[in-house]
Amino acid sequence: MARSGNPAGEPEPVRRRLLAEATRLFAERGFESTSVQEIVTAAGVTKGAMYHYFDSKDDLLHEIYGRVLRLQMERLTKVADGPGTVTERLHAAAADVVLTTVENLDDSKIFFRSMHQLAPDTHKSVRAERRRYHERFRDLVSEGQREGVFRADIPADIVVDFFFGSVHHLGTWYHTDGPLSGAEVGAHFADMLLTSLRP
Amino acid sequence: MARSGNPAGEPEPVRRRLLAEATRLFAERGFESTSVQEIVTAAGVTKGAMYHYFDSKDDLLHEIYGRVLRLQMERLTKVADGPGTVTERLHAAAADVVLTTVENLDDSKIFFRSMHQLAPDTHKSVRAERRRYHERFRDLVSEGQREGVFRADIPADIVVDFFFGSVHHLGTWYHTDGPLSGAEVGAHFADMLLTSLRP
Amino acid sequence: MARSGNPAGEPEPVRRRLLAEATRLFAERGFESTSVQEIVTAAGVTKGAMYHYFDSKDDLLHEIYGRVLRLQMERLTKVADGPGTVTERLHAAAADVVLTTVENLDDSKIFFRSMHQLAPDTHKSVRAERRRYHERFRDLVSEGQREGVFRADIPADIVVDFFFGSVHHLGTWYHTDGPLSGAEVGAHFADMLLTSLRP
Amino acid sequence: MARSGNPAGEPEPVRRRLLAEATRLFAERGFESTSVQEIVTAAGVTKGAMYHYFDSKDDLLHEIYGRVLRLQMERLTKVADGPGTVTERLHAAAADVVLTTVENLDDSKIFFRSMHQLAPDTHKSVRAERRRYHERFRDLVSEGQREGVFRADIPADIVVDFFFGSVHHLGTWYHTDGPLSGAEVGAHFADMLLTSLRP
DNA sequence: GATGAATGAGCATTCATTCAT
DNA sequence: TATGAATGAATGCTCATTCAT
Repeated sequence: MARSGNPAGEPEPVRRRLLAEATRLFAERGFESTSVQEIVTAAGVTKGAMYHYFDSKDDLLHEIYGRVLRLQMERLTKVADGPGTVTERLHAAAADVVLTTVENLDDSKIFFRSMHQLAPDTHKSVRAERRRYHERFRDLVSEGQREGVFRADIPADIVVDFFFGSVHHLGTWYHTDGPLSGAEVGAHFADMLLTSLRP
Repeated sequence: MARSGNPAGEPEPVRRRLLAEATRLFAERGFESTSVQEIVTAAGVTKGAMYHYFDSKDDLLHEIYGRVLRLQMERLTKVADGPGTVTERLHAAAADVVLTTVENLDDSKIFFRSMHQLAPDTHKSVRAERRRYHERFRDLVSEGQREGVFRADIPADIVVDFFFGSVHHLGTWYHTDGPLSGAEVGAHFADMLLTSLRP
Repeated sequence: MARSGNPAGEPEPVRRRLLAEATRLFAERGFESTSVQEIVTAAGVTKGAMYHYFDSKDDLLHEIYGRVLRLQMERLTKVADGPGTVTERLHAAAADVVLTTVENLDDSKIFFRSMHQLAPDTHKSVRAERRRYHERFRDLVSEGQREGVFRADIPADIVVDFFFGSVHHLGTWYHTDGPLSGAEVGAHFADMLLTSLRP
Repeated sequence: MARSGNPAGEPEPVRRRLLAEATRLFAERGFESTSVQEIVTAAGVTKGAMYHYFDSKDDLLHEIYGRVLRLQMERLTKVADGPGTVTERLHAAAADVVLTTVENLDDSKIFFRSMHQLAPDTHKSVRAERRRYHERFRDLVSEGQREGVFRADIPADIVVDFFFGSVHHLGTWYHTDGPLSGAEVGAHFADMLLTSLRP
């Protein structure tokens, strides 16, 4: 199931293609409404091949989550641990998560529509990882509150839930061909967040 | 389709029970993962009875949406058309939608997990009704921007999407037995919204 | 079930309308594919009303058959027992059955598509009545063969089955708005029958 | 859809068995009154297996039709394009279609009872193929009429509908254990047809 | 006479998964 | 590695009929 040690560097096109098509289809019609047959047909492979690379349909979803969770945490860590004032870092982190979300809008759609379909254990582990991500973000808010640059009369947790609700819902309204680019929406969202935190 | 002819006032217990159990189950495990059999068993009626009152499983979902959409629009209209400055009215509307959302958290969960499962036409009509609701809310923001009491450098549409993302995601984290009451969360959310709009 | 003694002469519109709509629908989509609900909706009455006038859906079909069987037997008897040579009478009977068939094309369609759906006993009684009809027709053929005006080297039964196959299949190809009137087709069919019997 | 890869020569027993049992059951009780469960039970396979080989119950019926249509067209072409006068060829074709019809009486029964149950598109394609068959037969009649060996005062189309009505109705009265063999009935039918066409 | 809510058995179809090859 | 035939349980839905009112 894990990426097989492919010493030659071959890009495992089958596995990759399966994940890509599954992502597209899950985002388009939802996890439950996408059949394994549709996924393998779209990827141009057979069912047997899919069950060779993945344990189950659930496993496919889990892998998609793993990919996006790793990516987001990596980018947040880079910004949060980087240079700059807490205001600058929170602004950058907020703008960046909006940008990466609209750049991977399918992943985002899947996340909030289908997470509850995972087997309980898998579900729990995904939620735990997401919580760690939110905590890192919350720590930035708390840091600013302690320093007195952000208002402290709103719990940092609420601020995080407030902001990530907005981010997670991008999938329901944002369109690439709409009037605003991802960066522009990111700027507006980060502005609103920072403004709402002004003491 | 609604029927009364029930002079004693005990109105259509079968239909009502079906809607209640369907709401609970859809919120608990999602629309696609809930079978009609589970719904009718939970409601203590037969499948035939369900199909007497509803055209399909889809119709059940549609009715649930209709109920919540009507309720929200009604409450928003009352506040938005009521007395007070635009700041007061927007604050009240924002706090109120949070409160009614947590008071009907199952409806909210269903909305964002399952709406895309509706038949295209039904989906379209539900989205249209939701859009009208958002437009009424946006008009409040625009009104404040025109009056100069809200900053005008952020499109009102973005403000609405920003705020309602937060509201719609309450279902993923809010718990009745958590540290904050619905009214408290509503106050915080409304505060953040209004603060972020300060010129 | 029997036509209720309606002393006032009222035309029992409900019963009549049910039979008319059932005939139309059975011809259009077949007996099995027509639901009782569709029939009663088309007739503008309720299910309860239908079950007041008819014992079952089967009964409806049986009544339709009864009506057409009575009509055909009546017309054949009149011609066969009437004046004229056997050649004239057979020609007239053959032309007439074609004409009445195209004038009641729905009945004919139903007959051959749906008869086998009747309950065994009902089926048997309908077949028996149809056999009596065929026998009366066959007697005309036999009469001509005995008289020497028709060739006798073909069994009269085969002649009857040959001819009525053609008649019964009118429903699959004849259209009121086609190039030939029912009387013209009747003339051609009767001509072919009589010609094929020339000694 | 057909698959072989069966070097031993025992070709696709599952698919074949399903078609055979479906043919028998559709003839016996009609298409609508035969359940998929009855078919697969009779064929000794599971429902899943049936849906592996056929797209739907409709598809099963369509395949049955395809088989008989191909067979009939093939035999007609052989006779019609063969040697002999047009009288000889029409007689041979007429006698032959009667013979193959009684040899595949189940197919014939199904054809006229159940064709209208097909999905509109499938229905249309089956009718089109049957029309081509009738046209080839009609061409023989027209040929004789042009040559002056058949009477020309009856439209060839009517002659074809007249004759095929008789053929198609064999299923409603012919029994293998009756007094006449298929070949004898074929001879009588062909005689009647040719006689009725004598100028 | 007439209603329409309710029944309950039955229907065609789907689908994730397994396994002999 | 990879195939695809086969499974078997589940799904949403239909429908002729009944019956209290």
